Amino acid sequence: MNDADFLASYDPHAYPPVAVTVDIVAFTIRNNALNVLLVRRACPPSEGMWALPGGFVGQWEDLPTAAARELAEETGVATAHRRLHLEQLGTYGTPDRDPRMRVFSVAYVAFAPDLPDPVSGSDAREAAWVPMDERPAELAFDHSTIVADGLERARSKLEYTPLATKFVGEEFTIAELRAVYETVWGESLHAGNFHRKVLSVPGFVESTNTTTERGGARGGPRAKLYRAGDARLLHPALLMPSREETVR
Amino acid sequence: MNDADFLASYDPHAYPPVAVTVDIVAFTIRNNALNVLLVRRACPPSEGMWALPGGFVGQWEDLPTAAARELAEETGVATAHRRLHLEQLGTYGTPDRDPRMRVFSVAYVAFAPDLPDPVSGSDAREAAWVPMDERPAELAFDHSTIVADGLERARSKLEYTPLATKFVGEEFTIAELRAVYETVWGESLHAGNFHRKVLSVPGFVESTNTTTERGGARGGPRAKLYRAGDARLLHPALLMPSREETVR
DNA sequence: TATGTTGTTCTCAGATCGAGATTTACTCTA
DNA sequence: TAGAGTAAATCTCGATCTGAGAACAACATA
Repeated sequence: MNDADFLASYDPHAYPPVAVTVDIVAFTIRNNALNVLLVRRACPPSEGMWALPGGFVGQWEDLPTAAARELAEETGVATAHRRLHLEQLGTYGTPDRDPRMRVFSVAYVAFAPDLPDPVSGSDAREAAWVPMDERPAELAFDHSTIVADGLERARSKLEYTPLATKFVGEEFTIAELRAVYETVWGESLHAGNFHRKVLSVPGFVESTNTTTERGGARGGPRAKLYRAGDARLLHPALLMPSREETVR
Repeated sequence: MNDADFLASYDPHAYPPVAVTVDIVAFTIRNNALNVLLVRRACPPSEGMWALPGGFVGQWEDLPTAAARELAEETGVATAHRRLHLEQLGTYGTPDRDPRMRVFSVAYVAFAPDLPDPVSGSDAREAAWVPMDERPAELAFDHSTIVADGLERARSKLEYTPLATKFVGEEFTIAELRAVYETVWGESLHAGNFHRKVLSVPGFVESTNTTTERGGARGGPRAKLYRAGDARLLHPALLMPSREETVR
């Protein structure tokens, strides 16, 4: 039998129904705190509970496209938002994770600089940026696990990649970059050593030869402005100081 | 409407049919070369082409369970094989990646020490270990991409985790461990520095206070034997020498 | 017994690191 | 407007880590 004959006789409906969704763990930094985007579910199951934004993947839709669309529907951020970083986190498919049917959720993590307040989607769901340490202890489905995995991904990506530049504007100071690391890692860093290290990593940042218009809000000189370089990996890496204890 | 009423009225068959499969990139080391497990497809589509082992996820089956089962069916390796490491690689869901229907494939990578020759599965498919640099240029579906991603995952996991200990036996010499790195990374390492580094990383290996029975095949003293330690991350990491050029 | 191989340890100069101090330029308040 | 406080940027220094090579001892093979 050749492929054409085979496909003509193939009946997809003969198999038990399963569904595939995308869920997005979107991070942004607001008021020096790491925030995650959550929505309040407007329909069963788990109506009224907080959950990750997401939804079913369209029949002709690519996975990254579906993730970008779902995120756009919640935040109003244009799909082609220039500083948005979107990457696949993993797939969650425990048989009983959704009471409706067998649902596989492909989770994505999104990173972006201070995003606008979410607009309630067409389905009138409430959506909000929630500081990570104020997030509800329980989220719908297995979304608490997914958020935890997303945070861990963000933390380690900061170590080995220039991801931090996605959390700041087009031009930024070294101090702004350090604030990103301190916020996501949840620990303060040595300003002098951080400065030296960032500038010593090839391709991490490049100088714009300009400075801020004013000094800091509470004093201090004007800071030099940089933009993201062309490195895709940081070499050498910036390691979380507290990693040593987490090793085992 | 409460959850119970909602679920009673919910019809899963109302949605377009999709399928979820698992595909496994299984690596082992044979004759000082990295080998990947491939099967020749016995039925359409792409009948006769080489592909990754895998198959549909059972209706009540967890994803890791499905991956372990598929691997066991091809290799005869018991699901609970003591030194087998299995982890999720990513999900591939381009709409036209399978001509039959919309198929999402959750890919897993498996690492194990020299596995036995594969047994042809119940569906009489031919299965074989293929050296990575002799693998067919084209595999069925998007499996070439998946294998490439799996290799990259293996390479970077060697840097930051004690994964290499999964490729050797229960007890091993530092030289055997170095051979794993050299094989997967495809470059030779400085024996003395590698030795020093492995022993200096806390929890990577622990001594058994025994040595090999004989010296090496071509001479040399007996080597001390070690077993895997309890570290889950290597700190400091062992970095690929060639990474520096790959940075951008 | 001679030769070559290899596991293990040592050496040493250069790079990197953490912790702290210094200098300088700025904002704010008195 | 002078002084206090703050923060960017640079420097210092000892401890640690790194790569490259050498040394040495224990072994297999011829």
